[in-house]
Amino acid sequence: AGATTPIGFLNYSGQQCVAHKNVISLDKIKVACRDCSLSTLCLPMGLRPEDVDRLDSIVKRNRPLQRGDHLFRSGESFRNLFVVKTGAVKTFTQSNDGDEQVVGFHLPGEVLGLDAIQDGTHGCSARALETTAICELPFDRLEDLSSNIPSLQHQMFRLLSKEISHEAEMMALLGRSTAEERVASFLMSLSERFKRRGFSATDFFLSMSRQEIGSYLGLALETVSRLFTRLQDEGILKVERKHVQILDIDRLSSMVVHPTSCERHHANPSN
Amino acid sequence: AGATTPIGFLNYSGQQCVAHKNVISLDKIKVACRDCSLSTLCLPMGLRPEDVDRLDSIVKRNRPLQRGDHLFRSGESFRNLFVVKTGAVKTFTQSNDGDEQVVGFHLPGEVLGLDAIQDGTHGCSARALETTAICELPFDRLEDLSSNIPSLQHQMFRLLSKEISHEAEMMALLGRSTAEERVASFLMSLSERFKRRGFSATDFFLSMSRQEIGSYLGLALETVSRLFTRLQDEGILKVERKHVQILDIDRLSSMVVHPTSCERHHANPSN
DNA sequence: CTTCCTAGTTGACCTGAATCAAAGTAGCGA
DNA sequence: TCGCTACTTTGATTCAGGTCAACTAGGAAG
Repeated sequence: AGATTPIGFLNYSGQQCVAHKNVISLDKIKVACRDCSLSTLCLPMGLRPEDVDRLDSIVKRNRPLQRGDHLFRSGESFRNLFVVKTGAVKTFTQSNDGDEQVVGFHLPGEVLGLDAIQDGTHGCSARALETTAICELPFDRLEDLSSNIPSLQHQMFRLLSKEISHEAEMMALLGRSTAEERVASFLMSLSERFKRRGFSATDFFLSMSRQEIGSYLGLALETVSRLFTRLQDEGILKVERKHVQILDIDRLSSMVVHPTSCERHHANPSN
Repeated sequence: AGATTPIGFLNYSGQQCVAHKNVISLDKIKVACRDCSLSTLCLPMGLRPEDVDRLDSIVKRNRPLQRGDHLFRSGESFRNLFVVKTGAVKTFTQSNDGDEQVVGFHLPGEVLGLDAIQDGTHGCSARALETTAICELPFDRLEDLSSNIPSLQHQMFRLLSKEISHEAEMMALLGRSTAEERVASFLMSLSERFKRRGFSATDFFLSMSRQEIGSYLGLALETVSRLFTRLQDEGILKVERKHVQILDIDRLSSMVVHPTSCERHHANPSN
């Protein structure tokens, strides 16, 4: 796929009509796992075709969510895992004083709800940041299937483990880094994730607000805004509201603290 | 078990002789899972007795680690999960400029290495904070067993999910909280974990330094020290070096930000 | 017992980012 | 077209916590 069109996130200027278009097209095209462009990112990875079909048979595909719709709420009981097919979702918790804390942003191919397996209850809420299509996987059926398909069980373990690694990295970022490093990390993370999905790594739209970015990174929204401006002044970025262009990705990448740089020699870079 | 003796962590004043005693006793007593006091915290939870025995048959029990010994190093290839049986372990990453970032502290019954399943490589290092006994679980055999024992597979999923929830909570803490909230959370977390293990919830020894606590909480070691002093001045704690006594646990608990307080109604508090 | 060493405490000072405040701007509904 | 609202930017000020430095107290080794 040509990796140059800046459509990673829908720019929700003109959201109304774009959304409408999506409702129609996504309703018609219920892509099976075997034909899904995300199958290399999502659970089917490494499964035999017949096992992918078995997985496919338990997947539910509902109509897309609109911006602001809840996928699930904190406290609800857990039945399904969710995979983002198109669009973007944020997960967040509400603190006792009312304001929300963003815990994650989820792009196509990424799985939500993993934290709820533990006690059968969602510990955070999830809402669509833009028009978003979702695959729903009933967890009990997924467990049954995993017992019967060792490679699926293995994929599940990897998936959960990946989430743990990712969160540990995030903890390290929040524990040690400056505001600049956080914003740089955030942008590099988005860039890499878009790239893997076949979108441009250097030109994309943010579907979340400065507020939400700040909440996720442990910064005030003003700080995020100022950092964007500063990175722009330094010629590293071009930012215009939601539209971000990375002009000097090497310099941006050099701003993020590489954890355990020396030890990554033998790391198997699969997935 | 009487939950009053302050022996949660070994006070490693007099470490030498205590360590020696442990080497001998732990070498003799290779407790099987079915007889292990941790079985309600560890993987066997909820398994049928015959399945516990099957799990037990793959567990390796080596001689205890001494303070400072590595359990594994970042970059090493992943073969086993580890369960702390007695003692305490820290996990940490090394940043490029040499200083280490603590990612977690692990008490008896807690599992290490979950983040390495993902790509078969440890992304962090683990060292014993005191004399520590470990159970080793070859992951490939654990996977085989999980395929054959649905309840073990379920336990594994829960275990991984629990780690994800826990880290998400930690992210929220690091993202939003003040130094005071962080230290209070840390102490409450230790207190609760000791309590579950049958130790005193209000009187224990810290096996980690102020430096390590600070690194874990994203604070300078001086800040940790000052906070301890302040909590002591306020009559909430009594701190003398490694020895901590919680005098007013209600007040301490009220200092931690309860995430999503309103949504926890239906939460199933098992495990 | 003395000496050395490491961990912890405390104080003084400084700074990065939060907070407060105000002004600009895009999108949307009437 | 005109607001209205939500989001963003920018400036001024404040402050929590980091940094630097001095000092103290337990061990451990001799």
